[in-house]
Amino acid sequence: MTKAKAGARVLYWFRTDLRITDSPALNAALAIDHTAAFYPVWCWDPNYVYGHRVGLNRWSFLLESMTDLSDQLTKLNKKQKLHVVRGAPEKVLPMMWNSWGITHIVWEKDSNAYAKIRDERIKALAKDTGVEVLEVHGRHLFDPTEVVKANHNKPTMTLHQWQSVTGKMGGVDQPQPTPISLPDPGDVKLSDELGEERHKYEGVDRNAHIRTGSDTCFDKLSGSKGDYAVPTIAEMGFGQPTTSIRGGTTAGHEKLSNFLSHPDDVATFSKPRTAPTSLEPSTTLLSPYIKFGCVGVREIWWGCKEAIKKWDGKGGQETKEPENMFGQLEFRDMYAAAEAAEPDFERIRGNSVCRYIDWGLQNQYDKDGQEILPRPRGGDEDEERLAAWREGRTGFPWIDACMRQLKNEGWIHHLARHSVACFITRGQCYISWERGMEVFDEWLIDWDPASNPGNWMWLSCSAFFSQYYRVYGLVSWPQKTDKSGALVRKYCPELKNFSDKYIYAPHLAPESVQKEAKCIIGKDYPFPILDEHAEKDRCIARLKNAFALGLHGDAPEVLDGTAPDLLRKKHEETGALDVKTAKEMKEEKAMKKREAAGDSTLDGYVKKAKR
DNA sequence: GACGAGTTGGCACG
DNA sequence: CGTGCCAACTCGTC
Repeated sequence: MTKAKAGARVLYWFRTDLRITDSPALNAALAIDHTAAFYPVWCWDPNYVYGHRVGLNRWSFLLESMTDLSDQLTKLNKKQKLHVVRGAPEKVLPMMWNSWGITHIVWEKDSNAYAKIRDERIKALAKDTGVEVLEVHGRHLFDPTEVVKANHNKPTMTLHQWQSVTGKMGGVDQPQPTPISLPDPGDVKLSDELGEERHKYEGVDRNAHIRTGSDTCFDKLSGSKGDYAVPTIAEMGFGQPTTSIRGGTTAGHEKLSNFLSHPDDVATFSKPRTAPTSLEPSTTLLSPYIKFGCVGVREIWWGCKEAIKKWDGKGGQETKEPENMFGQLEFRDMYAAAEAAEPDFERIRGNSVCRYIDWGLQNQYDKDGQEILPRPRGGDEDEERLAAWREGRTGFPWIDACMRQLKNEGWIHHLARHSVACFITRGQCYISWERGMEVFDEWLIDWDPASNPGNWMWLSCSAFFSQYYRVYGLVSWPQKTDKSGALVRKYCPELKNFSDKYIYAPHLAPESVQKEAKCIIGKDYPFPILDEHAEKDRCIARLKNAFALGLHGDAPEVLDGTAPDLLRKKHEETGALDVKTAKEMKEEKAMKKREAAGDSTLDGYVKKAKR
């Protein structure tokens, strides 16, 4: 095929931006002069579909979002749609360039480590072919790579730091105008140069467990009907999703405008004061739409600003950063700018921002630094704890309800994420955040490669946060916002007959009460897998040692594999691994107190003098 | 070097 | 229901 002699032929590559609103990249593509053909394209990569363990709820949200986007494109031009080409981008993009005489390819910039490598490869291929690349930032409030540059090539590690760096970069841009028309696509036939080779994926099918039928999605580059239609979940051989969350830019904009139509809610939004126990989400639930780019961040930012301007001042005090809506978006940006500076952000080893802690079940590496896969089994106790956590059968109703909600809905409240993440890492189980992160990656619809590892490091006190002695109680924490245990009653129905007194700790109920509730602990619902308070104290003692050792993921001792032994020695010296029962510890504490009280003179005087 | 702040802790005490 | 302590982190500011 020959290239068009005159007129631009533009390929717009959708990836992180399933919308037509507030899109700097799409507008840049449409601003190219003398466009003779315009191709909106999605590359449906079998390597991704087979190689990444992703739950049904996220697959379905993505497909719905693609379908909705395609409809939006068709509304702008009846001849247009989202062209879903079934193949890896580095294979099918050059085919499109050649077959369709493409002169320009445009995409929204993605600063994620994996995406950066992929996009550099595409840029090199484009250069070889003579296709001009336009990479336009639009996914965040500020371009993370620019923030990193302005921060002396260092990751942003606190919100204040991010705020002070971006404070010198001008304000947040206004939302982009929505296009009112699209040029026609040209001929869409593809020369099938890849032949039979194109569908082969040599690795392991990581989604085999959710495949209920055969996968016909990749049989033809242009789909089964040859029309580049968005794949159906059945075509991928997958079953039906369980979530009630619907994908798409239309649904996302509905959520946003509903929220913005209550200016008092916008003005007084305070994340820490929203309830993780609420049956109906107590937050905006915009995150899945932000993740897939169904809604633009500038629309949210300026939408909130406008709403607050209209606010009559009633319904409470206006909240400030970081707990207000702007703070939430800023945190997302902070994580993105941290991730953009650290290629090993999703693991411990090599990760300069991540403190080294000798968690159980962390990634294992061979002498050459290659991750050993499949991962060797760890200690039976660790494996069993991880499995129980994942499957929502820890014997702690609050944790189990959250994990079951996560699997079922693909979403749990931010503070519920805190609670379950703290439990599996630094709170009680002392299991690597890498394992927890994987489960979130599989089940959360809104899983984001910067925010999620970032938050896992936060909660595990590996980075961003360090007050490891602040541990979420498994009973006391949910009781703060809901004494009645509504979420437990919904997701752990076997416990629903227990009174409020025992709903978060049914194992404390006398046998007669268990019988009356028709739920025997240890039979109908598991006995707790561990002693909450004893394990908490062991964790704190080990965290203390890890902090004293002061190693990070990029330390030589971590890279050469000697760090775990160094820490184990420290634990042995300090008795950090001793298992003490809660009863013993209570007695010990009481004794200390008696001693302190008996020591009548010095301490008392000092304390009084200080006051 | 001290001090206060940091998106969101638990617990005893009054 | 508010206050202060628990045992103590990092970071920026003074």
